[in-house]
Formats: sequence, structure tokens, C-alpha cells
Amino acid sequence: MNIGQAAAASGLPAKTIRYYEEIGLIRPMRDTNGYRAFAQADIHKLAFLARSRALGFTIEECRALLGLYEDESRASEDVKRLAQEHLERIDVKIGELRSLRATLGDLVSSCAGDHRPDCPILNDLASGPPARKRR
Amino acid sequence: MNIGQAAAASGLPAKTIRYYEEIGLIRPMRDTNGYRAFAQADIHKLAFLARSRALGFTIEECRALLGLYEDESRASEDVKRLAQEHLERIDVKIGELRSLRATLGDLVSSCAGDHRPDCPILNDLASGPPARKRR
DNA sequence: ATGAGGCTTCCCGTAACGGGAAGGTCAAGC
DNA sequence: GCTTGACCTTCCCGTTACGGGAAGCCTCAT
Repeated sequence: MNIGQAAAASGLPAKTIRYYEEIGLIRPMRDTNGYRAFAQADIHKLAFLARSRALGFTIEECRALLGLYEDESRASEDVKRLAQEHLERIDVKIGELRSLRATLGDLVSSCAGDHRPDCPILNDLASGPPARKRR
Repeated sequence: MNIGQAAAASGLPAKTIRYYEEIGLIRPMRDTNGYRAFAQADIHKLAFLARSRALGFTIEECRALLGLYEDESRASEDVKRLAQEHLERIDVKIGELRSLRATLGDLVSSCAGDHRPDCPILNDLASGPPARKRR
């Protein structure tokens, strides 16, 4: 299996697969012509990585997860902790975005959005970031 | 006012201020010794930028907003549209994160997290990203 | 033999800065 | 007058996870 087929089978772009090899996430064999030769085990790893990345894990977390995946003597505790930390990061991020969304939503709805220059959005922006706690 | 004071007054790190000058967001004067000399107008712009960035606008959006801010003949419509688009991006992002959070939350709570190797999280990851629609 | 795809490596660009080096400047204290 | 320490300057590298594109080899079908 060369890289095009590995890409189709794993759902990852060829560029990404090459990158994963470069940073040592996978180590496919090489044919005599220099082409990468992917074994089924490689395809499985790639699919694992694709899914992990899709769930938002960073590359380094994926590396750790892959290590745990291949370690028969792992403790599920270690896996869970990684996922838990990621989950918390997501919650923090959601919180930040919701806060942003609220502020921005207020501003947007307070702006007439017509041909006149007066704009509460610009007024808010011009009031700067410090001393911004006046509710 | 040199850069340290401008930083304190605007709430932006000096590094960021230099960067903003480099990409043409501001154009402070220079003293004879080569030090940047910030006028009040520059401080206002910096505060505007700090607030805009804090609201999640990209640098290019900030550039546009700053342009509108300084354009007395602007239409608030243009400002509102920029903010509206940003708002929609935020909503999309929140949606994605919530979806992720749901999936990840299920996985985390399904994992025993003990010393044993069995782990539903790894099982899920190993099932790859394609054909993942089976509810 | 030639053309169309694949494959290879290599290098640049992304967003928005942060860290740190090497060196000039300024105000204060001795 | 000199030194110290706190500023300031420019410059260059590193970050995340790849994507785009060039230059060139391999293979198969016409």
C-alpha cells in the first residue's frame, strides 16, 4: 500500500501522513523504489491518529495515546486522565467563547447598522481594555 | 512617551506594540535617540486594538475596524457586518466544541480509570474516523 | 516515446506574537 | 567621571499542524 491508498484508507491527506512520519508517529517501510509501503498496522495507527486529532487532542497527546494503545500493560487510568485534561481545556475554551459571544452579541444588537457613522461597537472598542469592569 | 509607558497605558506587551508597528497598524514617531515616541493618539489606537483583539477579532479585522474608527464618514453598517461575521464564527466554534465535549464526556465517563488496561476510550479511537456515523 | 498520474524531497508560509541575544541610552549614585 | 541597572533598539528563532508548490523520479498505458 503506498501513500495514496493509505490516505484513502485512513482519511488523512498524504501530506499529513508524511508529516506524521517526519515527527516519528509512524515508521512505514520503504519499497525498493523509495515509495513508502504501509502495512495494515500502519493504517490502523493512522486511523487512530485521525480519530484522536478529530477529537481535538494535540499531536503530543496523540503520541501519548498511541503509546498507551500499543502498551498492553497500560492502566486505563492514564488514558482517562489525558482525556479528562483535554475535556477540561475544552470546557475552559467554551466558557471563554460564550463570554465573548455574550459581549459581542450585545454590541451587535445595539448597533443600528445603517448608513450613519454612530456606532456603539466602535465606542466600546475605543474605551479600551483596562477599567473594563464597570458592569 | 516611550514604549514601556505605552505598554502600561494600553495594556499591551511592548513586543506586541513593536509587532503592530511592523505590520503597519500604528506609526509612532521617533526621538532623536531612536526610541519610539508615542502620542496620545497612538495610545488610543493601541487601547482600541487591545480591546478588539480581546474580543477575538483577527489582526486584519482589527485593521479594518481601526480604519472605520478613524473614518468620520463611515457607515455603522460596515462595522456591524464585521462584528456579525465574527459572531457567527464564534457560534460555529462553540457548536464544534460542544459536540466534541459531548463525545469526549461520554468516553471519559465510560472509562473505569483504574490499573487495568481495558479502556473504551482507546477502543473508540481505534475504530477510526470513517464510518463513524453508527449512532 | 510520450504523456498522465503518483511518488519523492525540499522549502516557504501560516497567526500573532514570545524569548532571548547583542548592543545603544539614560538617570542616578559614588 | 564612572559605573550600574533599567530601558530601549534590531534581529533571529520557535511556536502548531500542517498546506502549497517546485523540481524531479517511477510506472503504466497509449
